[in-house]
Amino acid sequence: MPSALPSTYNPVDVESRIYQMWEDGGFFNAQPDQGSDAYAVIMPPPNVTGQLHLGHGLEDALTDALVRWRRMRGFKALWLPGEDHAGIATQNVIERELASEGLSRHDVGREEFLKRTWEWVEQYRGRIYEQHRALGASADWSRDVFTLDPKIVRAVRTTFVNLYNDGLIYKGLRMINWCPRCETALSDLEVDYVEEEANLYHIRYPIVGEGGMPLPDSLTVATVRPETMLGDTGVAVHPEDPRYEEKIGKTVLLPIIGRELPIIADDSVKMDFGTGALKVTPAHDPIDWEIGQRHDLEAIVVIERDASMGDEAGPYVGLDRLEAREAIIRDLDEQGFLESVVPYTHTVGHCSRCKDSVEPLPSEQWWVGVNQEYEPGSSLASNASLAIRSGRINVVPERFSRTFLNWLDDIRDWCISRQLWWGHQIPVWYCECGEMTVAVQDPESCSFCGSAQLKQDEDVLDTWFSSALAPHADLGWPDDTADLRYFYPTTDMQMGYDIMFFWCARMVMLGLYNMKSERSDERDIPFKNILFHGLIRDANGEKMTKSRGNVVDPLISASTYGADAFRFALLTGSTLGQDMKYNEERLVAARNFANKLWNSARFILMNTKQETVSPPDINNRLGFAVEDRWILSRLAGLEDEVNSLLSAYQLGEAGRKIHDFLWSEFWDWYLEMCKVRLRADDMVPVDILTYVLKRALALLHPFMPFITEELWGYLQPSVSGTDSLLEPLIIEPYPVSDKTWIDLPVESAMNHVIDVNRSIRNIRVEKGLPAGIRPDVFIRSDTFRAELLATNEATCFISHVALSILDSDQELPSGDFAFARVASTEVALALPQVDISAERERLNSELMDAEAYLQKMEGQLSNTNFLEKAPENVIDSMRSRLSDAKERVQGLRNRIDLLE
RNA sequence: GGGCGGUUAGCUCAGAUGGUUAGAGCGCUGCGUUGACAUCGCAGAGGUCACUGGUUCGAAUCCAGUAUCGCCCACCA
Repeated sequence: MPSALPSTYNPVDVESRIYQMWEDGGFFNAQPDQGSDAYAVIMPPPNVTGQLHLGHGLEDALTDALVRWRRMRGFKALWLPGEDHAGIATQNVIERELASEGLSRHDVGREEFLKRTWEWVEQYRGRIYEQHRALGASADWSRDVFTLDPKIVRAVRTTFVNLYNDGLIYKGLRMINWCPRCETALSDLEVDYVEEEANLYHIRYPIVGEGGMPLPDSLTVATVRPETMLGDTGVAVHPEDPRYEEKIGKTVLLPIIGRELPIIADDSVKMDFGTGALKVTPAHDPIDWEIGQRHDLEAIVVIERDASMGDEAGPYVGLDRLEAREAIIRDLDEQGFLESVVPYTHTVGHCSRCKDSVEPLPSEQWWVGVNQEYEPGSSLASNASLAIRSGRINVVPERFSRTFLNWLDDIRDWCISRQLWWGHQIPVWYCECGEMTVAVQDPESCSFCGSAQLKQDEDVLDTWFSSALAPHADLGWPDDTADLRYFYPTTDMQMGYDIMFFWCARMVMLGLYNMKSERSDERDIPFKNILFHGLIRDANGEKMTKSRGNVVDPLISASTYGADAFRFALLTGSTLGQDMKYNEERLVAARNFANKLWNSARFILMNTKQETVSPPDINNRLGFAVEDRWILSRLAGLEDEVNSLLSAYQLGEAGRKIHDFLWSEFWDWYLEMCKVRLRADDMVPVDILTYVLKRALALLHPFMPFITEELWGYLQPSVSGTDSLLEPLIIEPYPVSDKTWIDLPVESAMNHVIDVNRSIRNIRVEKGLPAGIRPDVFIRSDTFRAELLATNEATCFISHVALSILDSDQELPSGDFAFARVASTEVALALPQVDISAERERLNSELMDAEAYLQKMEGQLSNTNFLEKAPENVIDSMRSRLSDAKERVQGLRNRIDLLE
């Protein structure tokens, strides 16, 4: 009912109703169908206790556009959603909640802690659904996966067991990043390095004589962490350092503690840093750990896991590490060991979750040996690298593949155990007999001695270990399911470039490993295309974080401007891979676009009246008006372009193209030109207006699903031959260009008609003619006379003139007229009176412009190199521009001469 | 120390495979309510595409370098 359409589009009225209709229709649900092509994309699972932010909004807009496009193109399009248990992040949330009650997790115990966490999960999971829905995400909710679902647990355990059996997972004592606040080990990726102002302390270590008597000689080391000296077990110098050559092999006395330390030679020591002598603390520094390994030095732990000084810390036991630092410096100074203190800037690792500074500690943890070969010549890392290099996985934008490969080149083993409670508990059971059982199913008894006294490893796995399995695990692996056979490898994967290493790289590594049985068919990759989008920053370009308080809630934006406007603004506001600033003005513009679309549909429906409409028939093409053929030609071109842009993942450009077509061609010109015909009860424009609008709605649907679906519903009943089923737009075939409509001559003719109208309007405004005046206008044209004649009435209507098209042998009238030239067409607009000098000035300025352009064209076309080497079509178009320019210049000169 | 990206109109940004007189939105100037839309219309102003050199008939686009801002990676204590 057209009359029911209000004059302003109100998104809140339609969005939830439309979404409900889609869901009730089961359109999001994709099932394997051998008769159709599969399209699959896995949703990056948001943290279950978080809420969606603008980044998720962008991801939904991006993915939903791709999914809807494919669905409309006839693919069985599966968008598989999920949520991530997000180990540390979630555990921190619950711990904070406990803390507000004055409790720690240890007070409530593991079982109760997990129970409370699950309660949160249930609560927040629902909220996340609602957020996605509000944005219009056409995900298959019936398949929603949580990373702690039993089927994922089985996939995780199976992966762990297989990797273990292949020797790719091992338990080992290594230097790790320890977060004292979160009380867990972290992987290298979870440590953020921040530059900090500190001091470099130069400390004198006396050299010990043969009989243990201190000699006057000494060796000075430099350190920013004097508290670690309590754990020193050596001093290292470069083997070729002339200053220390003779001291290698001697012994120094560790101040305060009095332990004797060997002076060793190691290549890794930089001669030009500090004093060239490095105190070696294997237990508290990664480099020192390696030196210690090479030289068989003892690792003495002096800093405990809670960041306090431990039993080996001598007089400083129990102090916090920073308190200890001050005390030690004071003591060293008093005892004359502190040589100097110089200000120094260095980087310190911080926990990416809680921001506390991490401690390097030796610790026994579980590791994935990413460089370990599991087949001759192939490791997890090398296979991942090969998949990218060979192009089997296509990276968009391409430049990110380099970042990806550089990272894989010197990747180190992945620490996967976390001393947390929330997560996948490691499937390893320890027996009193000292053996361990690694199994998918909880074992009844020890596989070595048969004892039933088993104790499961208390640690859980890094969250990313389970997310890394998403593409195959979500589809049913380790079972050989129909979904897995049909939808794997998934087609597209999408994420912010900030989680390229965390997630993308690990998905590739573990996907290739778990699906290696499919390698012969090249079906082992987790996805064929990986798209990296940029990050959304606030209006000042700052990263949005809770602590800065500049986070924008996508739902507030979407409810203020409409989900469609939100999506359209994000998609067209930037380019894939490029960061963007959040810009409210863009949302307003997109909202206005939606409103304009709404009103154009309202106009068309008002004119449809009770009639039915039929799509234009290509066989009658020559029976259509110039503007009809023009808009149909432009539409066909647009359809072609949009499909090819979408194929190349140029979503923003595709959206902008549709926007520009609608606004500056369909609405500004075609629709306006139709009005005069509609007043004369010509019904042909109704057919074409409806047809173009419908095709445009379909083109736009992946970008603005709600309003297009809503308008589609209004348009359907008026189209003839649709008394059968009214199919919703979501499953309408995506427009594919019928190129026979493309008519380049008519396009250039219409461009000319438009230019003539612009020129007329320009004169009107310049001469200050009131809107109510309809001046006489005379036009003489050789090249486009027929088209100008055909669009005569439209021009009269849209430019408010009384138009006469002269024959080419007729003279333009003289007297009180303003003149203009559009290429070869002359325009004379009658004025009450003409100010000759103003007119001369105006024409002269136009002439100068025309002459400059003419000169440029002449220069180009007199260049023999250009004529020899440029392609034919470029030369042709240049020639036609030259002849237009010549005519224009000549015409303007004539006009100026005629002025008295 | 490596690597990547940005630098285009006052502001925010597009310009995929080099070829119209370089575009959009917002802002600005002037006019305008002719029943789709003032969340609108019309007409304008506004850019030596950061800089220097090169390749090419032709460069915002490709190459080399410079400046500047930003990001990522890296064990200089």
